[in-house]
Amino acid sequence: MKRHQITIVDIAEKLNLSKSTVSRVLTGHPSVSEKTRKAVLELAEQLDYQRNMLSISLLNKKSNTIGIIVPEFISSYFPQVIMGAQEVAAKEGYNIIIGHSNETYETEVANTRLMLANQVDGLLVSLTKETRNFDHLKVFERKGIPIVFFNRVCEDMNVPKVVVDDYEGAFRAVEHLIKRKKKRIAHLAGPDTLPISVKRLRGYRDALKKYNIPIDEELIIPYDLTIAKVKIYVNHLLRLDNPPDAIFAINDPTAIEALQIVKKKGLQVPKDIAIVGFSNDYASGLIEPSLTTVSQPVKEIGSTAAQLLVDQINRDISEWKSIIRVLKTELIVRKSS
Amino acid sequence: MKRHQITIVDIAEKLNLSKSTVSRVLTGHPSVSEKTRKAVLELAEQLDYQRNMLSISLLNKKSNTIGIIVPEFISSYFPQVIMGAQEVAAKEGYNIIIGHSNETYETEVANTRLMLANQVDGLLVSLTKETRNFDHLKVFERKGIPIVFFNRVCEDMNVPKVVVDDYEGAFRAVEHLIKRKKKRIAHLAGPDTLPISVKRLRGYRDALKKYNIPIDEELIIPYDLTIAKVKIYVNHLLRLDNPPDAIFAINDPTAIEALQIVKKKGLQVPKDIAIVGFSNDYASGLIEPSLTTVSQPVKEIGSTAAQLLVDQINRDISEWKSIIRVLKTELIVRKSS
DNA sequence: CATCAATATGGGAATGTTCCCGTAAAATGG
DNA sequence: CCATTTTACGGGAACATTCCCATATTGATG
Repeated sequence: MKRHQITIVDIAEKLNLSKSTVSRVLTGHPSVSEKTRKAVLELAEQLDYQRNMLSISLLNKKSNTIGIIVPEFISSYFPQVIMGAQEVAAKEGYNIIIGHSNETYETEVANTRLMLANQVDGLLVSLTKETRNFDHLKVFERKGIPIVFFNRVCEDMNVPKVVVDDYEGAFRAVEHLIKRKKKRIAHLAGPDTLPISVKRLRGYRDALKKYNIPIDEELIIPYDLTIAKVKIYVNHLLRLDNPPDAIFAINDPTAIEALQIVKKKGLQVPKDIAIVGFSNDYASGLIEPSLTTVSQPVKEIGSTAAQLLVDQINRDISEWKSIIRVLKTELIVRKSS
Repeated sequence: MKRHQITIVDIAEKLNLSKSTVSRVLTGHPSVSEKTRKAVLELAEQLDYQRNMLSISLLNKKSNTIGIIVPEFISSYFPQVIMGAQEVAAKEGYNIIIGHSNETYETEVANTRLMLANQVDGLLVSLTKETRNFDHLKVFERKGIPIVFFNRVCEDMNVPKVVVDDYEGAFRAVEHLIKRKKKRIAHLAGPDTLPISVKRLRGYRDALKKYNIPIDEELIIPYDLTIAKVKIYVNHLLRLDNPPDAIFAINDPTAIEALQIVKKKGLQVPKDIAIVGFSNDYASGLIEPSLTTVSQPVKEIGSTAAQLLVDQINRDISEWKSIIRVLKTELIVRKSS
């Protein structure tokens, strides 16, 4: 069980040197003779020596690891964000460890503890839809470990955030539906714990207001994002005395699900009912009819968040900034509207 | 920059105890008085104390971290595998650090070095399509760190592997096309460096043989999985004097791309040309016409691989097994065939 | 009241590395 | 050829924790 690891001491002993000298060679320190340098490098290669980052991290009080906590892993959204973050992190010399909060508050808390115990140098977080208490994250501030939020942010905390212009994206999407002569536009909204839900809802309302279309509260359905429930809500909408002629959904999975249901009912999309989503998931261009949606620069969200985090790590705590980076969305008009 | 971390020594000093006693409380050792136990736990809570896993890992020569290296992050396949692995790992008390080899050999090698330096207790790997040399992985064996391959395995190495019955899946898919009266079935194959490509190709050949359909080498096109090239190959196939009436694609992204191209040409799917994919990606059920495909238990691949790895970690090196777990695929017949 | 056992606590080594501080030997300068 | 600088290397502390061994205190037992 307890196998021996090759250490600099092993190399030092074999060459009758001190560990200091070996360390100097391996870290590229200049004051060491060419002869010993060669000998050390050769032996290190031959023994498959690999420096032990644990001890280095311990010594430096810096792990070169950043944590990323995401609420789900089902849609392509978060994997792509992670990919963007990974790229920047790798470039800057950081490893990434991933936490999956599974949309539950307790798991999120457990994950933050793990991240702390593993001495991450910084944390990227997208919150659970349940998260209302932020003590587990404020610990990081107290300990001087920077946090950057993305997508699902905590508005109370004064830290960098990366979001997209949800309000404007929603506004444009609804405006587009109005220009397509839709008069009764429903909104399958997200839970009001999430700022993204609130902002997209505001965009929806303001677009209707601008074009003097009465807002019918009956057509606004906030839900908890569990896809299975979409069916209930869509059926409910369709059975109204005055059913909607368009649906603006909080995100693409919701829109796609709604579209499937509507099609199954034998209704024509977009003639009978138009549908617009949000995020431009991979599948939305492939579905029939293809889905009109508001695209987000997903990978860029990850990379800018990671970049902001690394910047923050390199800054003294007294100079921490709390920039909010708002990335642009783009309305992609396809056949569902 | 150098902020102070709360350690057991801090707690010990504040309570006039030794670090040994504090350590005992925190690790749940019995021989400590109720009074001091309470005092320590209270102070620890109050100071946001978190044990430093780096030092514990260093001391135990065990990091409770496993590495996972995947070749790409674009399809939903690997994120889902990771999710499955993550679940098991978390349950067994392991963190996961992710490496992204980006389908290039050099990056894969660099990633394995990082994993070694970070003292992973085990490694999950799915190889790059380029990888032909395995020295960077054999180092792990020499160092006594178990490896488990999944999906893209190295057949020369005597370690556990998790794959699906690629041969049978391909065989069934092609058989299905034959039963649909298709006579000229093309195969968009993967690179022959990958065992999955080879096995699926064998399944394809054997199915044709079984039904006495002549194998036309012109209809077999191995390619390097860069989606952009699918267009070239599909166009080429369609321009043949005797064009195919069906395409069996190595994976779903390829099939989906082929389907789009075929549709754009004005051909009817599946009447003029049927299409079958492999993997049952999220999008394949949504596309129009929906894609017939061979589904893989993706999440299960991740979880069994992780389980095998953890088993291996807990075993003495002399008792390492090299189980090959072959998971079942299932033909999902949809409208594209 | 002496002896012994049990209970609670302290001391110190060990994990692998870096870096500061010494210092011997070699090289340079007059 | 001696003094001084440079070069090359060694010794040891520090990082946070665990665990073994030692020891002081308490209580029980004869």
